Amino acid sequence: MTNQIRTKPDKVKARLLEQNRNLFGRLSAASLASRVQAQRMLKSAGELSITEWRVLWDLAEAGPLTVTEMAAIQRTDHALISRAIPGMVRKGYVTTSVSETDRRQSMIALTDFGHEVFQETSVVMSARRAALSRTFSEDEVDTFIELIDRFEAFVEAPLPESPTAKAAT
Amino acid sequence: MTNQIRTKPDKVKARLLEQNRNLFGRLSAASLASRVQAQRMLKSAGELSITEWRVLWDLAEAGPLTVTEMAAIQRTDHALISRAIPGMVRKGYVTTSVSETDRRQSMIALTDFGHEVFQETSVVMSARRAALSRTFSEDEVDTFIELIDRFEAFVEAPLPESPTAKAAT
DNA sequence: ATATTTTACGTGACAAGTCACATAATCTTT
DNA sequence: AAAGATTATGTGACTTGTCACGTAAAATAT
Repeated sequence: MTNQIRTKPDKVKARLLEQNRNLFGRLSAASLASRVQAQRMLKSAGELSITEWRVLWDLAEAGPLTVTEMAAIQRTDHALISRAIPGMVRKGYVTTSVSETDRRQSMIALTDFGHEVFQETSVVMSARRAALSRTFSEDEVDTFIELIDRFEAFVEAPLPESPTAKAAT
Repeated sequence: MTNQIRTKPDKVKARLLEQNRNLFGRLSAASLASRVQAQRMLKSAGELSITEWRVLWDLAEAGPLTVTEMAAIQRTDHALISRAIPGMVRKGYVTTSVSETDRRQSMIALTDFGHEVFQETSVVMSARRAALSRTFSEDEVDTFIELIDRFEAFVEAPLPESPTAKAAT
């Protein structure tokens, strides 16, 4: 009994240490923390949600875009952007129009006001990126991105086939 | 006009390439893709949600734990675990009891059935981890984890203070 | 010993993200 | 050109995750 009580916290610590090297968990925690930081900065700078900010940024950098184009750039689901647009139109950040070349597409364009809001928010958000680039050297970013590339390829693969499963084929 | 039409796709491509090196976005996309993969594997193996699986895993590895301990191990919010428990009790995976040493704490323990479910699901999930460790060498994992450590420290810092802001102090 | 502060847990309200499906438009085949 | 397949968008239903707050218990300070 006494022994059990003494060993238990050790198991917790051991488990904690072990999970520190779990890439799935670490990556998830890091990116969620990053999301929280972005949300806080956006809140301090104004009223934008994360998706709204990403839309403004893309439009400011690349001109009018369709929903699908933004989804591709942001590596996210089109539904997320699709849902953000009506609110952004209502707030006067963007306008939508049916594309002339393809009437399925909806062209989203920045208004002058939307551009102003982008500029203001951009102050905080580019400071963030600048601070990050003081944290990681170019080479380190290269390494990081390459590891992320491979990780992403891994998790997007249909199923990580096991050696045994392969043998059974 | 013709010019505008020709340059536009280039801007999209340029923006895409540029965003490929955005650590915030890449990390987020990678970890969300990882979550989707885990969800699919859990679905194919049974009925567990991600949180339920993590709870079973922790309990199987480290014995009875409190909500807070599991939250720490998983680097997640206690609310997530707190909400998962009642369902797991109902399904017979775990039992809860008020801790004898601290009556605020609720000790969560695996039932025999919970252990069975863990074992079954574990087949798929450890195959996943095994496949990942064939993708990254030990050294690469070390590098990856170290970069994640630093990234996490960055996003968890109060606010990335800019050099100008520092000067103004 | 009592008052204050901290900690553990649960919960409502919300944000972010995914999936599957519906609809309309475009593209391909034949 | 008509039929069939593909693509762009919108939307309902759902999961994951965060935050803020309330309550009760424990720890600390006076």
